[in-house]
Amino acid sequence: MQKNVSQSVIKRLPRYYRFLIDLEKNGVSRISSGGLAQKMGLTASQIRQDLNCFGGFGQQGYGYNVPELSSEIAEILGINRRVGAIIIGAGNLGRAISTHMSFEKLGFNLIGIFDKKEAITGQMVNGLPVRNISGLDEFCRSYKPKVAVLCIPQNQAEKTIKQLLKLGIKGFWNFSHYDFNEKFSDVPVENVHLSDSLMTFCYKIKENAEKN
Amino acid sequence: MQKNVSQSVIKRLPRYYRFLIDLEKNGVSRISSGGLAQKMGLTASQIRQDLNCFGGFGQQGYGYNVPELSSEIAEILGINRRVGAIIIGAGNLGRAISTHMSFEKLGFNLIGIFDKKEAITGQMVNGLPVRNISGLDEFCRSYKPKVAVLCIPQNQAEKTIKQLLKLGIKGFWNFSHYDFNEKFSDVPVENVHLSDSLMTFCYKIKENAEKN
DNA sequence: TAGATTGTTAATCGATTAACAATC
DNA sequence: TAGATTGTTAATCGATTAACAATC
Repeated sequence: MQKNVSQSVIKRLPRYYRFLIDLEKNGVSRISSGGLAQKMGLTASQIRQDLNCFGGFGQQGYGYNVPELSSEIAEILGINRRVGAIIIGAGNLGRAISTHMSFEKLGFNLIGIFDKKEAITGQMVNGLPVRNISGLDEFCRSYKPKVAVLCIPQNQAEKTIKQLLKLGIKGFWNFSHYDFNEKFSDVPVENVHLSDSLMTFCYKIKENAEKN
Repeated sequence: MQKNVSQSVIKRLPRYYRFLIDLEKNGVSRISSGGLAQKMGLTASQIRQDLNCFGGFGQQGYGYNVPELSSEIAEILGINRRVGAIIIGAGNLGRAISTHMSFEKLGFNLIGIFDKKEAITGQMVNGLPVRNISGLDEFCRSYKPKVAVLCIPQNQAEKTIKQLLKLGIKGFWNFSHYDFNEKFSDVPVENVHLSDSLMTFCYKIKENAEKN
């Protein structure tokens, strides 16, 4: 069924999902590749190609059933699960991520938050106590989280990553400036480089200003 | 000088910048495309192609001068400026962005934070008072911010965007789930879709688990 | 049945990689 | 000068778009 799926396709899946859920909420039960293409600013061809990487979800002469398709994509993404996750770093960013994200709706179960600062140990964040990083080993042996969200400074990243890998962590949602590429190129990582995004934004603004 | 620069190239610029600054900090004054390629996990060819979109910064037989190149890229990105920025939404995410990001080092000057909640009006966040959204018009007329960071829920986005456009805002760093594509396709936007990223991460984890 | 729209193959386009002459 | 490495052109690869037969 599943052909070789390119990174480009995978990156588009969450967006498809978002639009389909939105349609579903608005009571739309049926949509054609052309209709969805228009809404999303893509070509109908691309949508059909993308979806056909995973199977024939449509019907000739009819289009796609919205709830069916959205649930297929949820399945493909694997978000109907509850993979155990911990956040490392309970600074501004770590705390915001923990309260702002719907981990449970997106495939994860947030079970712990850690920081090295003694002062904030015990503080409650989104119903979870901030634990001291010194208890990380024991916690992992007991609760076996599978992934970690890195909200720590770059200079602490490498040491922490090594420790987490030893403790059975299988992937990283990386908000730090650390680049896994150099030393851990085979570990599954999804990077969120906010600084890069802000710089790209800066470029876009500048370009647009010069254009007009 | 500047050829048609593709999105792919632009997206890579901040990463080049990051690595070059890092090299600079470590006292490296000179690097070849091959050396940088190895560090970054790219091909030397790609690096030379990318940089040559903007000019010939290297020297045959020598390579690139690190501080010179990093400052060239800073120039290209436009981060040596101070474009006035405001944050809309002082929830967890808005507050984290305001304290966590080095706006001043990345081309911006954060001059205001707004929220519609009366209760938090006046609270200090990173040295700035949270202002009530009711004062947005007056603030913009006085201080003329050029860009806005959207940290508000999707359902308030459209109305707010329209208002901000009228007030002279020229671009959006968008953390909301709102999709500019449908109604504001010509406005400069840099999206940070954290949920999309988390879903992509979910897929990667699943893929990797199945592979092993 | 006729119309609509898919799944899929073929054509096009763009981005990446390879090659090499130019030159420091 | 000889060696190294760029800038740039050509070749390859992959992703997007177009086209159309299959079929609901």
